[in-house]
Amino acid sequence: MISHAVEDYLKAIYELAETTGKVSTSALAERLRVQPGSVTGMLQKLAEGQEGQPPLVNYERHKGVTLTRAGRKIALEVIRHHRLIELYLSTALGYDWDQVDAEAEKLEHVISEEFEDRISAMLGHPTHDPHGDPIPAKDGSVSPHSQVPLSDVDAGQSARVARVRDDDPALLRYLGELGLVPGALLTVTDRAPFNGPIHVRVSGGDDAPSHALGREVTDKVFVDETGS
Amino acid sequence: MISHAVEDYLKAIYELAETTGKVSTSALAERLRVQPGSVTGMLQKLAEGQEGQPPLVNYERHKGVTLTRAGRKIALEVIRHHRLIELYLSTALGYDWDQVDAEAEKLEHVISEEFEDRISAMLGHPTHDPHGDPIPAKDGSVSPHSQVPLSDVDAGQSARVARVRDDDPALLRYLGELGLVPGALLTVTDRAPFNGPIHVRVSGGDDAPSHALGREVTDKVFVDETGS
DNA sequence: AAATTGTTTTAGTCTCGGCTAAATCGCTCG
DNA sequence: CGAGCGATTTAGCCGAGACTAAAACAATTT
Ligand SMILES: [Mn+2]
Ligand SMILES: [Mn+2]
Ligand SMILES: [Mn+2]
Ligand SMILES: [Mn+2]
Repeated sequence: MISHAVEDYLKAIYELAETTGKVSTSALAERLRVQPGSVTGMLQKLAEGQEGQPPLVNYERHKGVTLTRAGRKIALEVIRHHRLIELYLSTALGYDWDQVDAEAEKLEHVISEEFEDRISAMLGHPTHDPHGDPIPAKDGSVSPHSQVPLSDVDAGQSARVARVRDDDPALLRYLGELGLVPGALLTVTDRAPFNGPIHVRVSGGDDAPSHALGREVTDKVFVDETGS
Repeated sequence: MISHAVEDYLKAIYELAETTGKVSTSALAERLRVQPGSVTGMLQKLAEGQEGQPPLVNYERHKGVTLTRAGRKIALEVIRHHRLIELYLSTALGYDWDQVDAEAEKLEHVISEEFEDRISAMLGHPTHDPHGDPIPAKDGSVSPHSQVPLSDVDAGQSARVARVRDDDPALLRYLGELGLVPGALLTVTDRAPFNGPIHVRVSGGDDAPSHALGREVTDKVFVDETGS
């Protein structure tokens, strides 16, 4: 049986690899809020593989860690749980989108296949969570993460919000107020020089107000460009 | 922080006390599927009380265990979670009533106050779970368990099903097929002598078929008598 | 090339909650 | 009353998964 702790390690490795490429001991330690020594210990165990079971990670001292096929399978199952639960909480139970992550973090480890299937069906087998992250399918396929940050959109361009980083509830509340949620249309009306604020008008008519957003915000909003 | 294990011990003590009066080490061991020695160890710890916190049980070697006020409070919170979740799963997600217990057993330990409040509101602040067990209120009040077993109903009497023991999925499925669910009206049409089977007609018209039920079944169905 | 610095690993310890096997307790029955 | 027996407790152990402090390593800077 796979413990909650192991599930969280595998998920963290997957997600760090996806956003940062390399996965270091210290990055894992920080994300899991655990001391580096604890991470090393766990990685050694995961790389060993439980009696009979295949190892869950590839690990060589001082060289970072990657998931094996078996490890990735588990990571994707947990992530599927997490994102389905997030969407369910927000859709079916009326949670705010900045509160779903904490709850999903615990529920993801305990729900049954049955529960997973029922909420997935109830939601119409959705493909994306409330923050725009793709929900892995049961067969392990995942649609690609949207990669273009709002920071890279030129003045005059229009784009559709595809995804926002979901790790900061305060930021999520702010984005929610602005209407910068996945699916929203926006136009970059102006860009101040020297990496200054980016002015963005959110959907609605041309008379909608435009907001000046700092780098810290625009780095965490990802869009699909839709032309000028 | 209170661990899942401790929550399960407190819940088990509460429920055993409710149905059996006395709570012995071996009864706990059996119910929690753990060796007696493990139970003794845990009871000693619970009776100690964590640094600063009050003890959760009263325990004297060889004399059984009871909950303290603090212990009962926690037990009731967990039971409230359990029963709300059971009802939610069956009402909102379409679970069969024989499958809700296993899922609730895990979810009860991880849901937040927020989750509890939302599902309670969504269900209209219900007072009973799908098996007829009372859902403790947030203030810790619990309506009394229905105590009259169907085994004790005389021939000719009518009664309403109030509660069924929820620990055996196979029995639950059988009762479900018969329509012997909380709220159902029944009439005992006949009782065979020498503790023989009890013949029961379930609600509907007088032409509804009557079923012969053995002791094992009638001991696990509790009713409110409604006269002849 | 050596020294410094930051990262990672090792070594040793702790708590939790199980386990088994052996001792002890308390009760009943001859 | 004492033997026997079932229930309970003790004693010693284990694995998970954390922690701290010290050692080792890798990457940089001098
Ligand atoms: Mn988690
Ligand atoms: Mn998310
Ligand atoms: Mn439980
Ligand atoms: Mn129940």
